[in-house]
Amino acid sequence: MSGGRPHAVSRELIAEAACELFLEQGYERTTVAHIARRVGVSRSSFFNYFESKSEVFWSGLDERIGFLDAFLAAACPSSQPAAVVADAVREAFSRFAPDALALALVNSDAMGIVPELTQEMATRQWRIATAISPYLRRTGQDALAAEVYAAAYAGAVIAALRAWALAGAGRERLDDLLRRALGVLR
Amino acid sequence: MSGGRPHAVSRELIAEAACELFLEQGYERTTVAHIARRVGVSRSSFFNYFESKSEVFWSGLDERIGFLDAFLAAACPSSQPAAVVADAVREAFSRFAPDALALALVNSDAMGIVPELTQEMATRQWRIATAISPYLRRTGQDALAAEVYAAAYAGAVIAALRAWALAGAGRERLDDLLRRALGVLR
DNA sequence: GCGTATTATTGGACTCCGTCTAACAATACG
DNA sequence: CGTATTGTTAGACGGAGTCCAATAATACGC
Repeated sequence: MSGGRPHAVSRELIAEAACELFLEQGYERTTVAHIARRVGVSRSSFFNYFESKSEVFWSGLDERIGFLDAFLAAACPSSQPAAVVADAVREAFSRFAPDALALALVNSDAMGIVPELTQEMATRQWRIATAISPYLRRTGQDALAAEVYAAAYAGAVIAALRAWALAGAGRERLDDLLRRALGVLR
Repeated sequence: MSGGRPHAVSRELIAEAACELFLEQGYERTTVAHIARRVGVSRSSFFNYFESKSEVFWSGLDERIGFLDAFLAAACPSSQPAAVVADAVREAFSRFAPDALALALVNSDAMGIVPELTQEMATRQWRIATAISPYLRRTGQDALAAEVYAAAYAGAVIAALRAWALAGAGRERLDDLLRRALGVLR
């Protein structure tokens, strides 16, 4: 079944090299060509592994968001929607491991990526809300209310994530932070 | 005091032409050069009026966000922070007039801008939250709680705005929608 | 060992965005 | 009529992201 030329690199290798360069000379000044050269691969290959330069930071989180989305899409409407959502969120994101994103959040100044980071962070917050809102509506909530609550949950996730990364990304405490952030909404 | 060459066009003229083209052939397929040519001006001039192609949609809303930010930055901490924020939000956004953005929200499919729109919309939601959160912290709220509530308020604004635009952007009802959306948070 | 199907890598050409700069045009004012 | 001011313009430039055809490295059947 399986044949074909083997991979010369991996997403992880590329992400590592990219982060090094971002730290050394900043995000803007680092071109995709730089990253590729550092890993010893062509520019084209970079785009075989990542859709864009910024995606280097986001594949881990995006995976978790995808998980949350699938989970809630399959969940049955409950009379305790808040609890279902909170559990799903904790299930999805407490497994989030320190990666390029955590590094970027801590070193955003050195990398000179504050604007990019907020932009992309905002997009992820939106996606989290978009994963939650349909479930709330299925539990019978008003459309407007569902969107507002979903935004609140998403805000809680992102706030927890940021606090966790900025505190050093010790593995244990993300779940605690998520609990605290979600606890605000009760 | 005043001299110099007069303006050949205006932001409004450019935005109008841009929206026409977006409707005709979609956002992606419309280049900045197209827009400039349609208004009878050079590509360089487009960038004298707008920082980017996408900014065409957002100048109106960004102005309102700037107002909210300034207003809350100057507001005194109150024992009723929720009321202060809600009033500030209504004050800032109920004056929002139908513009390119409303058009884009309604015709997002024809323009083929769903991804761009959500991305940029998310960024604005983030900015609204960023305007609100510092005020909540000044009223003594925990950092995490402030971020969560700010995200909720921002979500309410954006949800109201979308509902308003999608319903046809009749002027009167935006304030109603804002009241309803903000009312969810009490 | 030898062809073959499969999969990855590669270089290069391409479009477009956004930046920059130096030259040029149109106005007000003295 | 000269000068300062402000806007417009063409053009070059670098980087992101797309696309494609050519090529390289593997597994497998023979």
